[in-house]
Order: sequence, then C-alpha cells, then structure tokens
Amino acid sequence: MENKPYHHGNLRNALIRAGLELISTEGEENLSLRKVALKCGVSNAAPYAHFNSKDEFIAAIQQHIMDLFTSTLEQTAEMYADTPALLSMLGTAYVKFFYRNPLYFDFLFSRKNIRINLSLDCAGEKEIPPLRILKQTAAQAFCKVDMPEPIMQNKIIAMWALVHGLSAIATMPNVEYDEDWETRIEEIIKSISIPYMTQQESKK
Amino acid sequence: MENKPYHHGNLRNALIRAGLELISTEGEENLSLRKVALKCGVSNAAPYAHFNSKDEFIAAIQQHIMDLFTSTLEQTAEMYADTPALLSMLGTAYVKFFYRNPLYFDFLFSRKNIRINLSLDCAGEKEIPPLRILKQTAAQAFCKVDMPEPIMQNKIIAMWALVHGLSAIATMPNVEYDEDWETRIEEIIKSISIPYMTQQESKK
DNA sequence: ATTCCAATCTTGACGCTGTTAAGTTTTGAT
DNA sequence: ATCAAAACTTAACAGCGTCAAGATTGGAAT
Repeated sequence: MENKPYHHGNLRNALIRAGLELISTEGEENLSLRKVALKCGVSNAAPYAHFNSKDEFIAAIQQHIMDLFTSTLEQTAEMYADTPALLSMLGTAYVKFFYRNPLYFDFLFSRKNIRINLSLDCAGEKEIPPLRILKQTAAQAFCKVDMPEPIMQNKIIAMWALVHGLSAIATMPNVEYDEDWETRIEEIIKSISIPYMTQQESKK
Repeated sequence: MENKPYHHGNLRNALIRAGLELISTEGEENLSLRKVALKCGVSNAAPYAHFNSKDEFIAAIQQHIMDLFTSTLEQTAEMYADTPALLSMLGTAYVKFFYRNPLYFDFLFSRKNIRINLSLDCAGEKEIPPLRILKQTAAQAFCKVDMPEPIMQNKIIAMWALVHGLSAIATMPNVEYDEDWETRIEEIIKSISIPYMTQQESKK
C-alpha cells in the first residue's frame, strides 16, 4: 500500500510475531535481532525503540508462549472441572502442548531464558500461571484422599516432575511426532495420578 | 618454565578443561572459542587444529560431562546392586548429580547440544549409558513384580521422566542448594518406585 | 644427521552479531 | 503553528565463528 512509511505503526507486535516464526522454523539459536528487523522491513537498530536489549525481546516472546500455554491449561481445567479425570487430563495437556510445539519447550525453560519465579515452595506471588493451575488441581485431587500434608506436597512435586520430564523427553530430537504417543502419555500419567484416587475410592 | 613454546603440548585437553571451567562459572552462553583460547595462552584459530568447529568442541565437553554422569550412576548401581533400594538410589543419584552441578543440566540436555540418540524405544546401539543403566535397573525391578509388558514399559518411562523432571526443577534458578532437599528428593522417588516392590513382597 | 612431511600454531581477514551515538522523520499534544 | 517525544535510519564499535596463508615445530624416513 503506502511505500514504506517512516513509522511502521505496529512494529512491536510485528517483531514478536516475526521472532516467534523464526524460533518455530529455525530454532532459537538462529534468531537474531537483525534478521527479525529485516523480516519486518526495518533497520538494524529499530527494535531498540521497543526493547532495551535482545534479552528483553526474548522475554517478550517467552511471555507470549507462556500465555498460550496457560490458556491451554485453563481450557482443559474448565473442560474437566470436578471430574475424576481432571488431574490426569491437565497433566496430559501439559505434555501435549510441548509435544506439538517441541521448539517451545527448550525456549521456555532453558536456563538463560528463565526470568520468572519457578520456585518450588508453593509460596509465590510471582509464580507462573501454568504451575499454579497444576499445583492447585493436584492439591485438590490429593486432598480428597486425606493424605498427610508432607506426603501430599511430595506427590504434587512428583506430578509436576513427571509431566515436565515427559515433556522434556517427548520434545527431544529423534522423537518424531506420533499420535499413538499421545495416548501413551495419557496412560503413563493416569498410572501415576489415578491410583491414589481409586485406592481411596476402595477405602470408603 | 619455558617461555611460550610454539607448540602447547596438550592443547586439546587444556581447551576442554578451560571450557568446562567457563561453563561452570559463567554459563554456556558466555563461552566462546576465543576466550577459551586466550585462557590457554593461545591464539584465536589454534583450537581449529583440534576441533573442526565450535559445535565439535561443545560436543567434546558434553561427552566429558556425560562420562562423569555415567560413572556416578555406575558407582551407585554397584553399591546398591541386588538390594531393594537400588532403583530409588539410582534415581536419587540421577537427580543429585545435576542438583550439585546445575549448569550441567541445561548444557547436557538443551536441544542444540543433543547429538546423541535419546530415543524412547529401548532399541539402541547409540543409546547413552546413563539411560541404559536406569532403564535396565528399572526393568529388572519392575520385572520382579511380573507386570504386564506394556505397563512395565510405561513404568520405566515414568521413572525416567520423574527423575529427569526433578532434575530440571532442582536446577532451576531461584532454587538454591539445600541439603534437606536431597533427602526430600529421595522421599519423592521412593514414593514412586518402592510401592511396586513392597506390593510384590506382600504378594509372595 | 639430514630431509621433509604433517601437525601445530599465528596473523589477518571476512561476515555476522548486539549495541550505541547521532541525526532524521513523524506523531500528537498544546 | 509549535515543539517535545516517539520512531526510525545510518554508521560505527567490539566480539564472535571461521577460514586462508604462512610460520614453527616434531618426528619419521632416509
């Protein structure tokens, strides 16, 4: 339309979208501010009007993906609310999200990108939403089984570790996408989370 | 002693040691071939007599750490051989290794560094030793419980995912080292791995 | 012992990167 | 209409991985 107006108009979002695309296609290690700027038809230093550094730019993309992740879990939590399958479905959704977007996993959780508080002790204003959802659901599920407090704490951590580890494994190279794997992931998670529910059922 | 002989003598190993130190102190993102070369009192391009690329250099360091990791697990496997605690001790050793060297975890498992076969299906000549040890031990442990084959497969993957996920969590920033955590890690792993043993004991 | 090749290392360069300084264009509030 | 702030360009800096060309050395073959 207009032939290169001096001001882009929506550069910040355009940069984030371009960066997201580069990460999805070429991986994070091939992402540079200059490439992203070029992709948006803008000069080297233009991004610095919107981000103070590459790190800040990366953090913005990270936040974008985190929002995606969060809303995925929230949808699942809503869909299976108050059903016995809630916890295992939530765990499955956790793994599936990354299994379907393998490049997102390393990008979100690689050490140098983590600027958010992932601390283990349940305290936390700055706790990221996905973990909050998972922990709350797990706590509720395990609570119904009137488990001793410290054991419940450990169970929650175990649940998180399981789905996080499964995500790490499922997104490794040489592990190509396979629909059967999705059902298998479900089985594995159920085998950990369900026993404590049914075990309780038989107790009643 | 001799003031800068033209030939270093043992440059390859010196480079690896220097790289290892840089990773341990400043993290992988601050590792450059030039810094490593300087640290060894050698010029920019000297490393290229021993490594074809930075990637190859990284792979060599990665192998070094992997060997450390492997021998740690092997020691544990030997120490607790034929005891009921073997599996949980091996899992604990897996997590502790990274908990005590947090920077190693991302370095070993971040996507771009993985050049080894981590495939899930137990087939594998190229399978890395640590996983082989863990899988074999888990298989043996779960085997004693005469579990159906597919369920056992899932249990093994769950075990791996648990310890891998715990490692990821334990090495996150903001999670400072804490001796109590080590015993807690042990508890969590036991709560997953032991039940199937004791359950079997009572079956006999 | 001499020769000579291959391994090792240096120097200097290339293009790419993140980042900054200085200057230009545009927007929008007054 | 004015003018400050925001958005963007251009040009430069140092650091990076990498390579080509040349210098130095060790060791095997003669």
